[in-house]
Amino acid sequence: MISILIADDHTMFVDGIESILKTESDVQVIGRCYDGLSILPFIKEKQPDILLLDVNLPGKNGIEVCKELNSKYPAVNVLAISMFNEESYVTEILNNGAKGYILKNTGREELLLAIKTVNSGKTYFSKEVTNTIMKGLMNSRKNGSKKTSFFPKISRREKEVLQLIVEEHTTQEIADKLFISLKTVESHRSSLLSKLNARNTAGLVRITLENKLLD
Amino acid sequence: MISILIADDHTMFVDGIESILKTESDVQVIGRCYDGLSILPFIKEKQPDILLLDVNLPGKNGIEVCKELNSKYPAVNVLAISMFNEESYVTEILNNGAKGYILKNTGREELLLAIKTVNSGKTYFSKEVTNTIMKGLMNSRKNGSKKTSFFPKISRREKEVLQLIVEEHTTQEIADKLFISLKTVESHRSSLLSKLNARNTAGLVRITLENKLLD
DNA sequence: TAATAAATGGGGGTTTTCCCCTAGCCTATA
DNA sequence: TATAGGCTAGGGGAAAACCCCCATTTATTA
Repeated sequence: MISILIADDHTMFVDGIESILKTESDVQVIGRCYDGLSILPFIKEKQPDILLLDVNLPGKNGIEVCKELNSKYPAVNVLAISMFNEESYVTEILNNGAKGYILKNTGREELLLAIKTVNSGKTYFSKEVTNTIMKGLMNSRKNGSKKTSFFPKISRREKEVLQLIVEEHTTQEIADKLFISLKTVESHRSSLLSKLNARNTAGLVRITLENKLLD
Repeated sequence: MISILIADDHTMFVDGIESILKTESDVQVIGRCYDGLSILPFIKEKQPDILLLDVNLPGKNGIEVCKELNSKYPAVNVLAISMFNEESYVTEILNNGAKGYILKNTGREELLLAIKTVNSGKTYFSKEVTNTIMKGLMNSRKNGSKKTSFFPKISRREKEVLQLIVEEHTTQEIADKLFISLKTVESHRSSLLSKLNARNTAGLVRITLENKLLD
């Protein structure tokens, strides 16, 4: 019997998965979490074999949860689930100890297969995810270190500037808001461009939103 | 017996809803669609009592489907489902004939209630959605017509330009790619700024991504 | 403590974006 | 057959963004 904890903020989704798993005699759902914060307390009490973990969770996101879990409860196998087939998500959560990654558009059969595979200690990725990873690897090989798609740390001040850029403020407005000189903001802008590997403001905003770089 | 067609591109989600509904004796799922294009052909053949319709569908989005459905098959009651509690989505799909709107984070009980309510010809909105609409109404009253946040249609050419802007291309590059003059691209940019109510490129990109304006 | 990173800001430049105007041509549709 | 909207494109100018260069001060951390 495989015991499972489901963590996803969409109730309907959780109910759905539970309904699917109910028909399986060798799988049992022992808990549900609707945000990131309640996962660790639950696992402290009951240790499930598998955590079905949504990557985008309110409270504390799936990647952080996975990281903590991996160091404190390595026995729990994490199967990540996400709406998005984004290379950055996949890579990051795998680097933090997830054993598998499937998309929310995979069907019942594949879900069961993924659970059983991960439970046996192996890793499982859906086809689409595998393709994404492969593409990513190929790109990073091509470009050397140009677009390994991980970003250097963005400093506190840079983040503030970035936030205001995304909110459509001009450099002058940002300078006024932060009580610093135009030149300083320009300097932050330019390091943001270089850190995020963007060509212009459009890229800055796109990369920021696509990678949820702001709180 | 209420017959239901589920339209959502996430297989797992569709399976989930189906599992939930399977236990109900007076509800029957008679079909599944995984994109917007296959909905109308299906309905032409078999007319379900209710269409559970995801707002964000590939191929043809929920709003368009709803519009067409409303004129061709008004007997089919549409219950919209969405991840997002976005005022713009809610208002727009309701204006196009949906009878109800629930979020994907609503549970099994509420789903069943929503289905039965909509089937009886009444409308159903989850609490969160109701709140959003009320807030929206209050805001639109406050600001007059400033940010009712609806976007006029973006034309085919504008979409192409927008896509290339988001991909970090400059106006000159876009002109070269589309084999049109710099001035024409500038003219498209400017109508995009005005249509999307953006102040600059940053806003253009943010609004585009936040509202998934591109395929 | 010495090296590193962050935050600040200046000079001086080019490129890009944004804004105002105008205007012809085409197509769908009321 | 008008009227509207979409696509095209020009002139000319102001504002903003982007690109080098550089320097000082202040934290942080190895």
